[in-house]
Amino acid sequence: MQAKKAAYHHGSLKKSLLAAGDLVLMEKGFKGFTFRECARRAGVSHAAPKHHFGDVTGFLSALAAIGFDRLTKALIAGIRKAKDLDEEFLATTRAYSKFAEDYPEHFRIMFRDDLLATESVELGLAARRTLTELTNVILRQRGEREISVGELNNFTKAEDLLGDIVLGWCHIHGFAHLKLEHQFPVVSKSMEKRVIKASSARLAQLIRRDAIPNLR
Amino acid sequence: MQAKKAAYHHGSLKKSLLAAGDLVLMEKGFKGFTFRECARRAGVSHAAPKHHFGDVTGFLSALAAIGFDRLTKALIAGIRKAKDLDEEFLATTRAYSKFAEDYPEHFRIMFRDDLLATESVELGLAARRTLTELTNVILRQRGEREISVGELNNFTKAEDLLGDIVLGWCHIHGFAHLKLEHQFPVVSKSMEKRVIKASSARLAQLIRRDAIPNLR
DNA sequence: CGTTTCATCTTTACAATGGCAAGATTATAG
DNA sequence: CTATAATCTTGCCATTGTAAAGATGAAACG
Repeated sequence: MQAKKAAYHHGSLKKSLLAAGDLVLMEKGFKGFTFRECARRAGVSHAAPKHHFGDVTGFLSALAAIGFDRLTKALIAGIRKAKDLDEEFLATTRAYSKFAEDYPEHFRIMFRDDLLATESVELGLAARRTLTELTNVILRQRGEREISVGELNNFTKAEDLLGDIVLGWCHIHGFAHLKLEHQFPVVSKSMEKRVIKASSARLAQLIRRDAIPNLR
Repeated sequence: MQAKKAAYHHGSLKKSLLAAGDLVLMEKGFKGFTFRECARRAGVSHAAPKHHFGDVTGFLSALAAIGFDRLTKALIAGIRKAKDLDEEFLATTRAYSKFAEDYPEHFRIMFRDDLLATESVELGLAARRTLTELTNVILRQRGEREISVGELNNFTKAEDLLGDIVLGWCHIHGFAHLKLEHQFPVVSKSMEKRVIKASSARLAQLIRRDAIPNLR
């Protein structure tokens, strides 16, 4: 009775609005992103979205959640292609960064605490699913068993694991963010590829080395 | 004749506007940041800023440049207190992250390629000064001589150095960004401190180990 | 089947914004 | 001292987010 009805007055407006917002974000960016523009595309009056999302913050949160889900999928798909642990960490870095390049505006709002409704359980869950995927990347590097979303809370309290997550995630996220916002010195594409490949490999080795001493 | 005059019509408006914008950014955040509000604070009409900054993009770029300069200073101050290479890398991480916490709205616009006038030489220079400082941190870790801003271009073309910069900067920036936007699992302050200290130390060791083999 | 109730959507209204254009003011140059 | 150009103001417009009140139709209930 609350969230997902099939058709009310004008069909499933919530879904239509999300689809519209998704498009506007990709086409016009955050600057051109407007409550009214989204309503227009969905073919409803400018005040219609209020009943479904409250204010812009709520709407952006829903779109950010979509972004996190997309990122999670991209990570899973990227990881699947990897053949060994070294390739997997690199694949994760690449998939994460590629997502940022493919959906720059989503990426930007996903990591904007001030623009989002942090109390949104939907958004919180989506973000946790992404973090779970990243945590599993680290766990596999360490040769430990994977976890599910539900177990995330317990696991991130283990100090040494959290340390590895910080090492891995900061590198992955920092690279994606700095690259997206064009902060790196301009170099050739091939050089950039080699650099990120080497960096990822070195970091993955560092994580594995401390976790499994007899590997080295 | 172009940029820094002492007093024209109503005094040094450009400086006043920058000071106002700086305050607005800190007090009301990016959401409450408004061309008109800044003009109001500077005591001029709403259209006055146009002659000095063109549009909002230009104004934000000037404020972002101020942010980079502040970050550069914070890094230098943090580094000065460090006693050895391990402490220095940790100090850099802490200073960078503290800057993000102290000036969250500046930090956010500084890394928003779409909101800034990327052609602004002022902004470009400020960003390069920051990057030079970070590069020097890496160079000291590697036991090599420091560089000046002018040398940055040549140095970042060395693939192995760029690799270390990516390794170091991504970690530092990723940590600051993810922490600012509250993406990490909530843990105790003391644990967080230990985690970032350990991570920084491990990464610094990695950078030093490959650069100076006889250290290990 | 008829009526009531309520979620959904529209209309109307308002204050605020960025940008533009035309005019006023004053510094600077010649 | 006059002319020119930079600096700033006023007035304007389309657009925005949000609120309030009205319209519409679905669903609940007798």
